[in-house]
Amino acid sequence: MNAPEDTSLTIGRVAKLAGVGIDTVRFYERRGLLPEARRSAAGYRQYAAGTIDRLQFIRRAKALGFSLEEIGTLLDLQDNGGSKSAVKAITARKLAQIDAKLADLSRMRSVLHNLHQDCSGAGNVCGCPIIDALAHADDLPLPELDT
Amino acid sequence: MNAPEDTSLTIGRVAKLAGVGIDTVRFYERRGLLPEARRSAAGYRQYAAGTIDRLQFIRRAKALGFSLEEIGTLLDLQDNGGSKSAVKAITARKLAQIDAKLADLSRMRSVLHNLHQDCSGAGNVCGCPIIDALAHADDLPLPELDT
DNA sequence: CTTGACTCTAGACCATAGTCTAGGGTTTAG
DNA sequence: CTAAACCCTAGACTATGGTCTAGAGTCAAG
Repeated sequence: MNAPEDTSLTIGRVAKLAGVGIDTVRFYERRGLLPEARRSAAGYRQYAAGTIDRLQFIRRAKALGFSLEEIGTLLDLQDNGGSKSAVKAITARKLAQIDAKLADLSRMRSVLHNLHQDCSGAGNVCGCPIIDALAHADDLPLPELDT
Repeated sequence: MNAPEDTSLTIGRVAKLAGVGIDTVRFYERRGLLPEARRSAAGYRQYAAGTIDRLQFIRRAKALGFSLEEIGTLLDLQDNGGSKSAVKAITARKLAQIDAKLADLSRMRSVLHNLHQDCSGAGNVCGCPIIDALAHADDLPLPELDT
């Protein structure tokens, strides 16, 4: 569906076709996300067209918030016929992380939004509600110390 | 309101009272968030009680998403009588950044949520909608290449 | 045959916000 | 007086995801 399945691509070509940098391809190989490539007589890496798909898998997974380590796990599950439940569990965990981040950002947003509205923006910093909130925080609780 | 204003605190005390690590205090000093401390004869840093407030200012600002560099700017504005409009501009910029992150995370969340619901979680990875979406993405667009 | 474009390696470097180490000196309680 | 607890410095190290460098070898076009 893509290219003759035995085409041999150089690293520059595969990187360009997948939309990543050459260094990124080598970096992913070191991280185990790509198998070690076949080599030409001169030691040049040779890639099959499928490598482009694999690189795009990684790009899409990154766009969903997965770390490279998590992506490695997902690729393993794909390569070695893991279970759907394992994939689903990773997804559920990521969803929970994202929900936690959303909650945190929403809290920040709401505080900042209020402060921003309260500040006239006129005159010097004395009495600025934003600075005051940071400085005295009768109103801004100190963040928890993570223990 | 806090302690006798000429009390001299050691770094360990000021760190503990502010709820940060000793190394963090020295690190903030290097970064210019704290002025260089007075020193005792033996070279020990000596802090006034106000340093606790300054460290807590930093903690609160961090909790609102400001970077140390931004916090440095805010502290400068506070120290040197900057304008409210400068403070307000920094806040507006941060608000915009947070909104952008929220939008990005919401997009991820919605895609992941749909994929998670579509996946039965039963059987092996063949046909797993999550893996399929990452692998073939008729449905998941590749992220933009940032140019 | 030469030039330019491409590739190879190991290892350094970027940002962020600390955290930890080694190898010393100081202070304080008993 | 001694030992514990504290403090000092410079510099290395953590995690994340690359990105860049130097110095060398290879490939394709003219």
